[in-house]
Formats: sequence, structure tokens, C-alpha cells
Amino acid sequence: VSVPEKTVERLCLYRRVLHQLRTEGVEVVFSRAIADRVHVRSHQVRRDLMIAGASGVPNGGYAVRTLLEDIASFLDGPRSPGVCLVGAGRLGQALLSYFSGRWRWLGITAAFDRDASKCGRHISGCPCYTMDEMAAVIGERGIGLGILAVPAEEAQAVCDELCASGIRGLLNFAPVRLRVPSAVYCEDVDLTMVLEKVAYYARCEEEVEETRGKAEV
Amino acid sequence: VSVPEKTVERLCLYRRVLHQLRTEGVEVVFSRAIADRVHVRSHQVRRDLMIAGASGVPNGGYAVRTLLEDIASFLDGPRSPGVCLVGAGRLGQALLSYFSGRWRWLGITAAFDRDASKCGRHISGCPCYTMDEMAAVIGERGIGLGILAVPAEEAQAVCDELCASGIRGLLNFAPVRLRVPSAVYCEDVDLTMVLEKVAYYARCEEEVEETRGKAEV
DNA sequence: GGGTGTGAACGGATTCACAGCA
DNA sequence: TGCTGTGAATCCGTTCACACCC
Repeated sequence: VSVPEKTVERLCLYRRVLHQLRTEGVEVVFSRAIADRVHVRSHQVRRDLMIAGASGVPNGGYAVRTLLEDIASFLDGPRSPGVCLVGAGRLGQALLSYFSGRWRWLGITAAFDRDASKCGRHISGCPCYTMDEMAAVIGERGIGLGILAVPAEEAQAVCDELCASGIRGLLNFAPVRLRVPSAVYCEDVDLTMVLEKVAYYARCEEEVEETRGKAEV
Repeated sequence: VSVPEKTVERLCLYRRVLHQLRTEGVEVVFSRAIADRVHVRSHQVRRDLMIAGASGVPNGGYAVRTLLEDIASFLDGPRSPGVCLVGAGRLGQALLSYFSGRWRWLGITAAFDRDASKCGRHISGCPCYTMDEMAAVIGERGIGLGILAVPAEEAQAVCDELCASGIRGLLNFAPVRLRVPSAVYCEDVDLTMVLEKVAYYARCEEEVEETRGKAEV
């Protein structure tokens, strides 16, 4: 509760870097090395790891293996929460193939779509059901997380259904802010907003560049 | 430069809400109404609008039309920066169809892919070129923004190429932090990280719920 | 020496409180 | 009265500085 949101985000990134280091055969790592790969300061890495309850040895760095365990026991629960996807359109299918087989932990185990022609078969190795089956499948499979990849108009209705089915976390790709019960966590990935933001800052860089050019003259 | 990043993000959201309000025929709006739709406080909305240089009338709210103009003149430049997409795989194609015709401003006008079979034709109404043509097309069309939807291994190489071609902003979907020149702005959309984050907070909600349940007993 | 662990200082963003105005 | 506009205060996250240990 007193864990900064950004710390959680960075821990996910550290973990990814550590996984890669482990496959490279690295056994010990300094905070500085992690920091360089994630583009943050080493202070930040050490504080985050402290918050996560991990510890290293002075002048000896961190043991990759135990660090991964510590981060996992901080971030992950005892069992994997199942993940489902609603909306198997272009974006939904792309997400299915993106997430399929990426980790043992957190794989999409069910998809739902309004279009009956997509249902009853597998898409990227994931079974696709009709919307009517949603509550039942979520209940049976103990699914705890939902990914919304439906049009903006349908998002709130689908969201309500998911929440009623006992979902605890939502990842929303629809360009709408959803109303969720306080017991449900909802994160928005707003693609249109993010592109506009990039456009804004790109323009800023450009203007800085231009004024710099004038200053040189 | 003294504009908070989050303010830029929220302004994008306000704009979207305002566009919708305008199509609904609404001409005047209170900060509170905007706040409710974006899920923030009205204080926040007013401060953001102040930063953007917009103003309303006390007890009279804001005029939707002028508000849109003020936000546009703050966020947008004099001309639209062209946008290109690199990597027309599943995710890339989904992004193409997602962004196609969503606004007049900021549409993807060129795509690039390593796979020759995808090149030379249109995908979701967008011409697809080979990687070799990248620098030329970006130069000719005055493209300023790039979207990376390539595998993690190729991301840095593609990024370097884009930057060398004069790109000013990047939207990166590869799960790697990219090194970019200081004149280029790069925003990461890290889908794996975001899903892990949702899993973490969903678990938090769950635990709060459980302790609450015990407390009631 | 060099790197970790952590209290303390700093800075930036949100929230508060109130002046001003229809 | 009710909403806008904005200085002041608060809160939170990052950065600094230094004690500690190898």
C-alpha cells in the first residue's frame, strides 16, 4: 500500500532483465548493471529492491537466482491468476499471439467474442467462447484477470459483466475510462492518447532543436 | 518544459471527451463534468486547462468550441507530423487498423516490413514498403513519428535506423528499453509489464478483501 | 576502494483554500 | 450561491549523503 506504483513497474522490468541475465549464465549482478539496462539510476534500483525485500552483499552485488525469487515472492501470488481476453478482433488476436507462450506464469487461457463464427475453435492456441459462456468459464477456470479489446461503445457493458463474474483485475485497451467496483483494479492502455503524447513531446524536441540552431547563428 | 507529463496525458483525454460532447451538441461544460468522465478531480481539470492556456467564465463553465481550439493549439503543432509503422506482423496490422481513419490528425501513412511478401501492397489502406526504402520514404513524406512493432531482438537496430532517418518521436511496443539520441522522444508501451502490474494490483485488492472479510467475522 | 542500505533532503505534482466574478 | 483561477500547503517519489560491510 505504501509501495509506489512506479516501483512495481520497475520491478517487472528488473525481473525481465534478470531472467535474461540468468539465461546468459550470469550469477551475480550489481545494481548499476541492472540500472543501465532499464535506463534508471542505481540508487533507484537499490531502493526498489529494498522495498521488494531483496538484499545483496556490500561490494558483492546481488545473486541473480535469489533476487529473482525475492522479486517473484513480492510480485506474484501463490498461484497464477488465469487471464481471459474479451474481443477477438484484430487487436485481440494480436494480443493472443503476443502473450501466447511468453511465460508459464500469466498466459491467456480463454477468449470471448460476440462473433459466433470465431467461437468454438482455437485462436493462437486459445479456446474462444461466446459471450454467454463468460460467467461460467471464468468461474470454472478460476480466471482472475481480464483483457478488454472491444470497441469503445461495448467496453463498459463488457466490463460490468466481467466484474460481476468475479474478475479482480482489468487491462483495458478501449479508449474509454471504465467505472469499476473499488475491489477491481483497472489499468488503461490508451493507444490514441499515447500516440498523441509522443507527437507532443516530439514537437517539443523539435522546437528545442530549432532554438538551439538559432542560438548557434 | 515545466508542463507535467501527466497534464499532457490528461489534456489528450479531455480533448477526446470534448469532441464527444461537441458531437452531442453540448456547447458549454463545467470542469466537474469533464472530471467525472476522465475520473479525476475538478481541481485537476482546471489546473490542467490553466496550464494549457484555456480559460472559462466563473459560474459559466467553459465553451466547448474554444476549449477544443485552445487545447489543440497547445498540443498540436502547425502541421501534422506523419506517422510510420515498422513491423507489419499481427500487432503491427492490428495497430494499422486501429489507427486508420481515427483522426484526420495523426494517421499512419507508411508501413515497413522485413517480409517482402507484405511489401508493395496496401494493408488497412496503408502502403507497405521494404526496410530498404525506409530512409527515402520518411524523407520524402516528411514523417516525424515512428511506431515500433517488431520483435525485441530487432528493435534497437530498427530504432537506430529510424533515428538516423530524422524521426523525432517513437512509440515502442517491443519489450526492451531503447537507446535513442537526446533529440528523440521515446515512449514505451510494455504490454508484458502492464499485464504483470495488473496481476500485482489485482492480488492486492484480493488480499484487502480477504482481510476485510476476516475483520467482519 | 567500491557497493549496498537507508535516513534525510529535494523537487514535482496533487490537493487545499480562498479570492474574484457572474 | 456556485464556479473559475491561482497562490500555498501537502503529499509522494526521486535523489543525495553517508554509515556500514566486503
